[in-house]
This record gives sequence, structure tokens and C-alpha cells, in this order.
Amino acid sequence: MVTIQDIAEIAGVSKATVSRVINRTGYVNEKTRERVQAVIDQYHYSPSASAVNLSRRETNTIGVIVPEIANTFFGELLHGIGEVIDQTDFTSFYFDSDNNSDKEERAILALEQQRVRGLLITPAQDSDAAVNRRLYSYLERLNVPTVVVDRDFPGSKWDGVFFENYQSGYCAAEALIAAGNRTLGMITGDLRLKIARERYEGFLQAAQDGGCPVSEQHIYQGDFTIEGAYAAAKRMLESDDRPQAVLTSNNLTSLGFLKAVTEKGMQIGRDIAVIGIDHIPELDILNYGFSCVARDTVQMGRLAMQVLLERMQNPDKQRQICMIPHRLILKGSEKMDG
DNA sequence: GAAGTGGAACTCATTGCACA
DNA sequence: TGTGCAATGAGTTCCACTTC
Repeated sequence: MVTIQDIAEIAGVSKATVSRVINRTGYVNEKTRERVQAVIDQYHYSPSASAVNLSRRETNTIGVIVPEIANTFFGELLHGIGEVIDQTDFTSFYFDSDNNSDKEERAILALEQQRVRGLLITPAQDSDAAVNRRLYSYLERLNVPTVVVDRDFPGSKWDGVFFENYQSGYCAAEALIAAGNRTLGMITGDLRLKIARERYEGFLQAAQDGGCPVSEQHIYQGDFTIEGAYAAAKRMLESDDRPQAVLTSNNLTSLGFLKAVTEKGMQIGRDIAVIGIDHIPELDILNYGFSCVARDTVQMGRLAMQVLLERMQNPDKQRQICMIPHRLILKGSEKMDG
């Protein structure tokens, strides 16, 4: 491994001069600069990141913790974050907490050891008060600019970028009623999560306001996973008293629901109507007319990273909460043909 | 006095060694 | 065995020195 000392010896200068050439600081004779640069190019030298961090007493690393890295939602979120990071000198460190608070805490500790400059985090959960207190204390101890993304947690004092959850549930129910459906049901997310409760409450309120109050029997609890939604949907579809139209709580819930519908030999739009929260691009590729309440997840990632950069530049500014608007996309699955 | 350069101090975690 | 100190790694930065 070539070091700055090697470059300095080969170029016949001190390592201070090499450092000035690399960083374009101080005075360096143009001929010396060219000579040093030629050696750097010849030996493909690049400074050791750990040594640079050591001497600068800081890193250029941003930590990102998401709860389900395999979920395309978080894939898009990371894409947006990466777009903004690419325009800076920062690099990123990604962790998947797997919706597990213990893993989340270990990730925060690892990021502390990495001396990250900032953190973007989607908390693993928000329902257990003791876990929330622990998360709070871990973030306080980390003591770097932090932005909470998608899932807020009680008592948070950090900047946040969230989705209009209540409104998305509300507008989905409105659309289902406007399409002529009279009995509505829902496969919820994990109702221990605030985002799931908000979607659920928005849905119930719109149904009430639209004169189609939702029966308790038509609420099936999922957990934001394909498996959970599939099991809930199977129970719903096998019931004698199933709703005409259904709201599915996120992209994975929609996929689990569609799997159950297909297995049952039923057709969306003929046997049951549905609107899902989250856009699923793969269904567009298959030309599957699936109505949804979409959110711009890539933009959410971009915005979260921008808020973090602002916080890093101005640590004393007021807490900032940004909401990502929802967008209703109707493609026919919200109504029955017949 | 400005330009150009080098030496040494410094960063922090780890390791090895001396000494009680 | 436990403790303290120095050296190490690969950079950056400050200050002193030389040259023009």
C-alpha cells in the first residue's frame, strides 16, 4: 500500500508538501505540484480515509438506519438519500435494524464508533415506552445531527420527514365510496405503529363521513408484511361477510392481499375492489391496474438528507418537520365492473 | 515580505514493553 | 498480574526557515 511518505520520498519532497498538493492548500511551486501529482498518478495513490479521519478528528460519514432494507419502499428512500449524498463529500453507512430495537441500538453504537457526522433513522418501532426511552437516550448520547424519517416516535426532539398517513387513509376511503362501494374493509398494518394507526383512523373517519361506517368484522389486522397480509386476506376472502372494497396499508400488504385473491381464483375489480397505500412499480410493468395512494419515496429520501445537511450547517435552528404529500392514483381497481 | 518548503506536533486506538 | 508510558500508523496543520 502506497502512503503519503512513499509519495514524498519518490517525489523528493516532504509529506507536508504532498498533503498541500492533494488538498490544494498553502503554497506549492507549480513544477513541484506537477512532479508530485505525476507520482501520485503513477502509483495510483489515494489517502487513507482512516488516517484522514484521525488527523481531522472527524469523519465524512452519514449513518442511515432503516427497518426493512429488503422493502422496495426503503430501497427508494435510500436511493433518494444517495442522490443528495453524491453531491457532497460525504459517504454513507447503511444499517438494517430488521424492525428489531436491539439491532437498532447496536447499529447506533456502531455508528458512534464510526464517529458519524449525522444520522438518518426510521425507528424500528414506536409503541413500547421503555424502548422509546432507550432510543431517545441512545440518540442523545450519539449527539450528532439527526433526522427521523417516516416513523416518528413519542418524545422525539429531532427533525423529521414524514408521510401524510391520516390523509392517505382518508382519501382512499373517500375514493372507494365515490366508486360506489358501500361496505368497506381494511387490512391494517401493525397497529402498534403510529403510522398504521393514523392510516386506520383516517380510513374509519372518511367512511363515517361518507355514510358508510366500517364494521369491526371488516377490519383485519396485518403487520406490514406480505405473510401477515396474506393470512389476513385469506380469512377475509373465506368469510361469508366480506366487504365490497378494501384498503391495504402498504406495498407489502397489497402484495399479500393480491396473492390471496389470485389463489382464491378471484379478480380485482370483478369480485372485490381495492386501493393500496404505496405505489408498486412492478404492477405497472405487468399492466396491472392497481389503484393506490402514492407517496414520492425517493423525494422523501432526498428531503431527509437535505434537512440533515441544513441541521449540520445550522445546529441551533428550530426543529423542522416536513410532510410528504400523498397522491391518489386511480387505475380501476377501486371499483367493481358489474 | 511573499512564496515555497520541511520538520515536528498532533489526532486516537492499539500494542508492546518496562516496572512495581 | 496490573499499570503506565512510549511507539506506531497515515494523515493534517502549524510554525520556522530559506530563497528570491
